[in-house]
Amino acid sequence: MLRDLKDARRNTLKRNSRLSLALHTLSHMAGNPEKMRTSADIADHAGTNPVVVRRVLGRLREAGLLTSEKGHAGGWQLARAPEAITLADVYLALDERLVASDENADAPACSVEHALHKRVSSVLEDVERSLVQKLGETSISEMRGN
Amino acid sequence: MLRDLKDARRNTLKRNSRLSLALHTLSHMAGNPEKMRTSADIADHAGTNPVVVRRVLGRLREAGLLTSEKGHAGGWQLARAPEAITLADVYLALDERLVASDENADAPACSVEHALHKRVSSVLEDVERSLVQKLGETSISEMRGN
DNA sequence: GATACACGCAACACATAATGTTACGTGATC
DNA sequence: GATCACGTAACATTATGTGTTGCGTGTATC
Repeated sequence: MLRDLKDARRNTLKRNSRLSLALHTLSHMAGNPEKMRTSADIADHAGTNPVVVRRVLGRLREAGLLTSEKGHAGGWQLARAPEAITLADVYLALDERLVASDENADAPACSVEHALHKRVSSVLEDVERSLVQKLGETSISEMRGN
Repeated sequence: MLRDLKDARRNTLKRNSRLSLALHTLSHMAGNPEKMRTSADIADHAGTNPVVVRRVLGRLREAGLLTSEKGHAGGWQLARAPEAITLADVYLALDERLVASDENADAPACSVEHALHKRVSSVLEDVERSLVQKLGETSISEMRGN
């Protein structure tokens, strides 16, 4: 029965999966920052795979949000106080770029098209900045019910 | 040569392709709202396929941003003044939901996990609303250089 | 009314990117 | 040294979007 439930939860691809996983995990960790958590535990809670967890959390570690320890009694911990980790930190660590494109697209040959392209990109960049600013207003500690 | 250039431009998958195509097309149309444009013309400018154009613009028509006419001398036109079409209109018409998930994800069994999930979703919904508001501040007429 | 034009839509192939999974190496602790 | 947990590579699987073709429908032109 528990097996069936787990089967129902896994193998489901979600949009914004990385961001969702990162946010849920960090929020959960914020409730007990001292506790060391293994990728297996986290994967169980998130209904996914330990390797996937390590992939995502690895990016957060590169951004300085998490620390990881190998070996016995190893696992993951917050690198700093949960109040000091904002959603923007998480978003930027994952390098998602939800709104603006990555700007490596081909530049149109026509000059008027080129100007329009630059204008659109500029506006979307502005929106992206606005998004990051909004994300920066909330810390992961505020995601807990406490 | 022109053949090669076109070959280089097509078959390139971009992120946010629909939004990008819609924005560029509408901005371009805003420069000359009276002109009727065919999906073939638009596809040429965008370096894509007429069917793809019709797919994307079809959504914009459903949202009341565009009108399409069949038959000879048919094509696409803005349904209203370009000043009255905001980026939020376009974004919502495409139903992208860049930040918040589609909320059809499975609800966790554990109650504390469930509460956290709801909290995270709530915050992301708030961010999404903020994004739409920001997009609503710019009209497609402002994307033109004029 | 026949023809050409343009959208509407379905069906399929193809490409891309993410996740799921397995396996093996490395470091740390007991 | 045995165990545990991360680090990483490699591959399979899945999801999503795009490219493409074909055919139907409606409309203007001749």
